[in-house]
Amino acid sequence: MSLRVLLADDEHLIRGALAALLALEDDLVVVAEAASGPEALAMARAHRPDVAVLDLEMPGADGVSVATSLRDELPHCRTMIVTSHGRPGHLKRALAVGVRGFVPKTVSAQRLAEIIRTVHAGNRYVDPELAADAISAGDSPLTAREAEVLELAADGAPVAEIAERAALSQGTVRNYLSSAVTKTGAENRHAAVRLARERGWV
Amino acid sequence: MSLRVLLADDEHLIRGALAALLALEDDLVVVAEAASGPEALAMARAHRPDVAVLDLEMPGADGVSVATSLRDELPHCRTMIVTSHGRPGHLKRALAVGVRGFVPKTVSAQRLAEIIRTVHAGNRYVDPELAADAISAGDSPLTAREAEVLELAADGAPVAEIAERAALSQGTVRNYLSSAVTKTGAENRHAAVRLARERGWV
DNA sequence: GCCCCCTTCTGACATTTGTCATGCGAGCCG
DNA sequence: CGGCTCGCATGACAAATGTCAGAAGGGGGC
Repeated sequence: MSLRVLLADDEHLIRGALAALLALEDDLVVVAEAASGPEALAMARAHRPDVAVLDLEMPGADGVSVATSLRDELPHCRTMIVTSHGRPGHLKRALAVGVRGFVPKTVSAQRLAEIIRTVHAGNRYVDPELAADAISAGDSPLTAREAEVLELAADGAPVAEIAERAALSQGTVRNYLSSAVTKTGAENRHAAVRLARERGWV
Repeated sequence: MSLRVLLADDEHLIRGALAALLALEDDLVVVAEAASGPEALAMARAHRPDVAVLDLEMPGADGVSVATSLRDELPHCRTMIVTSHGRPGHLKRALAVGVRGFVPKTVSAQRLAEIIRTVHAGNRYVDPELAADAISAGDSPLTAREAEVLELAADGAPVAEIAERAALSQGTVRNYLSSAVTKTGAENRHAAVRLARERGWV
């Protein structure tokens, strides 16, 4: 009985190529492919794969959201995330929703096949380098509100706009931003946004 | 005589998969693979491919820099760029240095093979959607200095630091930033940086 | 040669930020 | 229950930023 795999990645080139390579493995069969988050969900419902290999960046819904839905809808289906630019925060979020594998796209197809088997067996696999990053980045020192406000500041909006969107007073927004800037050790909130992004705190 | 291809992409998964798929085409042979910009150059010198397929995002040197060097060193070698997230500016820069193909990773391997042949024949191919984006983004309204200063402002540095790094007075920096903000129609310089990035003006 | 644009500067001003002190209510832990 | 932290707010002040006017020099184009 072979191991049924769902592949979700918006880059057709990669998805197709991956499907071809995984097909070379005797014990793996790609039963469905998807190019977006919602499509991945629909495919999973229809084909009930054993393992879902999800790209982190997809239109519609990202890999972690899809994994969350899958955990609830198809509990027997293991999920794993493949990504180009893995940030520590993504890894944490992924593990928190029950994702069992997290690997960068720099691995080889053989490695990926092995990891799919590992995950299917019920074990977890996290890329060592990404794990090290996540550990060295540490836990977020930001409170929930600080992170929220910082996120709203991400596109360079002025305080007035942030305050409105967060339904807070401007003074409060400035206080949160100030403490976020202090905690990150940044020069101002824009640099703070950058740092928090890099460390996966937002 | 078959068409000799160099593949450069830092994502092993994609590169390997791609090599496998292109190998299925009778007239194509992948003579070299590279995982970084410098490695791509070295491989090109050693193997003298007919077409170099370069990823835009690579460690060391990006696809466009590699293409520039290749144009000078191996004029007979055609270059093309493959990318996940193509911004209009990248496309312009690429065409300016003689790149003959520019495609997103959402195309299929068959399409890619066709495009490789097109490029080898001396024709150009640019993904229609990316081309449309580039046209609608228009030409940059920013002067050279404005763009330079805006770039230095990208990581959220305060004016004092930008002034120092650009060897300009703070007042001058503020003037340039002000005019850049006006021209982009942004609310402040941080949003201006974002807009300029999106449109490929930096 | 003249005009226009770019670069660079100065100075002045209004506005936006960052920072700090302080206050109050809610929830939690011992 | 008392103390603690957290969320949310004000108000005030200093610093950074955005905007404007003006001025001098250097091309480039016509």
